[in-house]
Amino acid sequence: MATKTQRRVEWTEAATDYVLEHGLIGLSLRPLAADLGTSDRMLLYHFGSKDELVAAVLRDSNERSTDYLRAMEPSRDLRHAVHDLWAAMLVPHIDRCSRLYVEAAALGLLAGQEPYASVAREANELWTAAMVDHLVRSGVRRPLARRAVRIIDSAFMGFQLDLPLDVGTRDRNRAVADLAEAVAALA
Amino acid sequence: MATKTQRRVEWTEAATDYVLEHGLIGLSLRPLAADLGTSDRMLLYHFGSKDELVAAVLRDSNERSTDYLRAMEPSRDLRHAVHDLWAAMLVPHIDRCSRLYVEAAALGLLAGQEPYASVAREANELWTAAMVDHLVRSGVRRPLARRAVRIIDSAFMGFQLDLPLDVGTRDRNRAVADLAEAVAALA
DNA sequence: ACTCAAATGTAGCAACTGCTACAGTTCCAG
DNA sequence: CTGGAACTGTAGCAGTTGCTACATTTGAGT
Repeated sequence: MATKTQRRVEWTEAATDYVLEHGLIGLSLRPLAADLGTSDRMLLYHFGSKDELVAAVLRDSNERSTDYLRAMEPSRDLRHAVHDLWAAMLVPHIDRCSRLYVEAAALGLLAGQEPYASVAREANELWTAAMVDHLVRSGVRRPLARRAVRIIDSAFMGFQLDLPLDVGTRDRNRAVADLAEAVAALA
Repeated sequence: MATKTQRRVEWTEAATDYVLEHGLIGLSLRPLAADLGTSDRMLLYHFGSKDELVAAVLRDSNERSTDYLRAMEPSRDLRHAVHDLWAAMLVPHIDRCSRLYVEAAALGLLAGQEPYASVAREANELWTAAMVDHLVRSGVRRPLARRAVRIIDSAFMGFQLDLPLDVGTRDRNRAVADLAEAVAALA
């Protein structure tokens, strides 16, 4: 059931939209199927299992966010890149992708559940690679870019988790600016 | 059922141990009760609902980790504090507490489920306050400490999520050192 | 010894989960 | 026209979930 039929591709995209909106943790096949205008029976027929469906959704979501990064204009320098990358994390539709990654990481990496763990590993590599490439395109040398991304990406995860904590926007912007300054100091 | 009976206190501690080991996301009353040598019926009798039990567990876990921070010796300076705080995050028993926080944040802040959201807010305030105090005790001026903690705590969340990703220990130590250097540059 | 409330055990409900057996239906190749 | 594979609808299974009704035991205060 690993074949990529037409229907499977359509349903993967639609399911990704649904999961980005409703979250991964409480995901259930029947409500999802209803939203897609089909039945849980058909989802399982075309995807084989819930796990395969989830894996397809996570890959699709990750692809969307990395595609966005790769389409970005280069930034002026490392410091500006931090601001630009954080702005990307707040773009509607894209912000949901990184939130979904955090959910998958919590399920897979902390709780050790498959297929979340494997897909989260894969997603993390592609995502950080895309960030590194953006820094390189922005004139940062690759070894430094790699070190910077470790910190930037980690801090962004934390910012993402804190976002609904309604820390004021001013404080958050201050934190992003501090992060940019701090990372720039690595050079 | 908000009273703190003796049994409730004992079970809260034991339940915290259990949750720290088995995770929050798939938590179910019956296995937990079996582990405590009782029944789901009794847990609900003494706690009122699963949500109240979870809230008690999260508060207990958070108390353990902040207690640890408050008992730490002051660090030499901001740079050393970053290393010392990260070392605290890796201490057995304490590392589980921050992992549990990430799970609660994923459930509450991203998925918007109560009581996780409220308790995560509360936990985050107490935890960051404890970190700020440690920096102040280490000779950092409070306004700078607050700014630094925003970045340190966020980056730690990301490190924590990436831990099971088996990035080499060398790379992780490098990232912590970079973070320390970067944050020190804020001064 | 008696009372009454707190505590506990037993059994089960209603809802939900992923998944599957079975019975078709559709549709193209021969 | 026909055989067979791909597809779909119906119904249901076996398991789990939080929670509760009801009956019973326990134990301290009078």
